[in-house]
Amino acid sequence: MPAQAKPTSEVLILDAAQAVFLERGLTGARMQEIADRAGINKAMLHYYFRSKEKLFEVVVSRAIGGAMPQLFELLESEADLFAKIYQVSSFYLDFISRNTFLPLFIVDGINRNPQFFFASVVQTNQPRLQRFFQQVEEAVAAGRIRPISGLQLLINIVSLIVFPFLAKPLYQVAAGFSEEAFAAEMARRRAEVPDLVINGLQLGI
Amino acid sequence: MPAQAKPTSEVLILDAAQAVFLERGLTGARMQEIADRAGINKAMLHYYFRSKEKLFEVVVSRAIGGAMPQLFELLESEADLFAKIYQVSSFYLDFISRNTFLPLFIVDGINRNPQFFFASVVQTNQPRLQRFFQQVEEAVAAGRIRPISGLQLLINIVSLIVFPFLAKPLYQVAAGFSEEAFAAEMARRRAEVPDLVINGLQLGI
DNA sequence: AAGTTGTTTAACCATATGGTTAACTAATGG
DNA sequence: CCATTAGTTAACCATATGGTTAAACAACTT
Repeated sequence: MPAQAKPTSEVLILDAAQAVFLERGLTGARMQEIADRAGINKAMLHYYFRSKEKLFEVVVSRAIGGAMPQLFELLESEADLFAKIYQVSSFYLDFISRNTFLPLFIVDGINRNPQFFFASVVQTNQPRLQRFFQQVEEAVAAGRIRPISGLQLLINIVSLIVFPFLAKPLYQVAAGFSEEAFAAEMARRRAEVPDLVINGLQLGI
Repeated sequence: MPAQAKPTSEVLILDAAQAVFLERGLTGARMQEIADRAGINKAMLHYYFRSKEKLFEVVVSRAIGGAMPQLFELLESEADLFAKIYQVSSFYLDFISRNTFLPLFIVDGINRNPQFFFASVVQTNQPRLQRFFQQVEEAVAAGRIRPISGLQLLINIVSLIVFPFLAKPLYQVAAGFSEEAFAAEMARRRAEVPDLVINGLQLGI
């Protein structure tokens, strides 16, 4: 393989900024700390990204950018509902496992600046999950699953996947989980979540 | 009833601080804004609470304080496992509905300062959920529910209850929910969550 | 080699911020 | 009624912070 190209200042800054914004939040993050961690003069941050807010926006977009469209695509695919639940859970859990910082990042941002974050997450006229919701309605109407709204179902899935990552420090402090133990527990959830969701969709006992 | 006693400065400060800490986070919150919103001189904040951090600690303890012990009590009670799931879901959802700001508050705090928040949430030698975990193990062993660890089950419940409140702004911005519509949706979850969890505990299809 | 452009740096600046001080007023109680 | 304490205030302080500037440097063009 070719020698790793030295990362550009821009990338150094973005990586450092992402780490610092995660640890401290938007207001808690210090431009100086970002600069230090990137090994770069503070003025460079402004040279490349004008202001703290702009830098933050770029960091957010870069972090979220890739995965959301894929997720929406999965949800709107032609696949069977149950298969879809497995696919989405798997993909989502994988993605977050590779970016454990994202959930806090997003939840915090969403709550402090809903419209901006919404625009970042659900980029330009994303499909409206028409098909997924319709699919749920049909399954209910056909008596294949118990009555539930598509929204509730989606929220259930997302909750079960995302929340544990928000509670990660609790796993560590309260239950004494190491980094690896936590990862293993999350891996276990790759089966647990769709099992629970699908099992929970069966018609009443 | 007696005329509402004028709230003391201390309470005025705590209420204002709670609101501001919620909106801006620990670092984003400004002592001046807290003072203004409490209608009180800034020096008073330090008079009553020495420092920003101390004030924050008191706010957190006050907000979390009451409910956690009750929750633990429910989890460790003698009740049947399924009944317990209903009780916990109901109580927890009620409590959070009355304090919709708490989840973000805690999740954010937990991630930025795990040990302090853990100490606040799980006050002095709280029971270790021995009984609840054992109860789950027994139910699994007896073949009354599918195999699952007590921790996973607990996490499932908490996830389903708490996460939607973290995503509240998304309900509003993305799905156009009003404050009332959101409350109604959460009310619906009081049945949805235990139904899903319990249904999802049944032995495989 | 001299211009030209993009990149990097140290030194600054204006302002915001958490915290302190010293003086003043309202209670309390002996 | 006076003294001691609790409560409250405006003015102040040291520092941190986001952001700017002017000059130096590097790389490329001609």
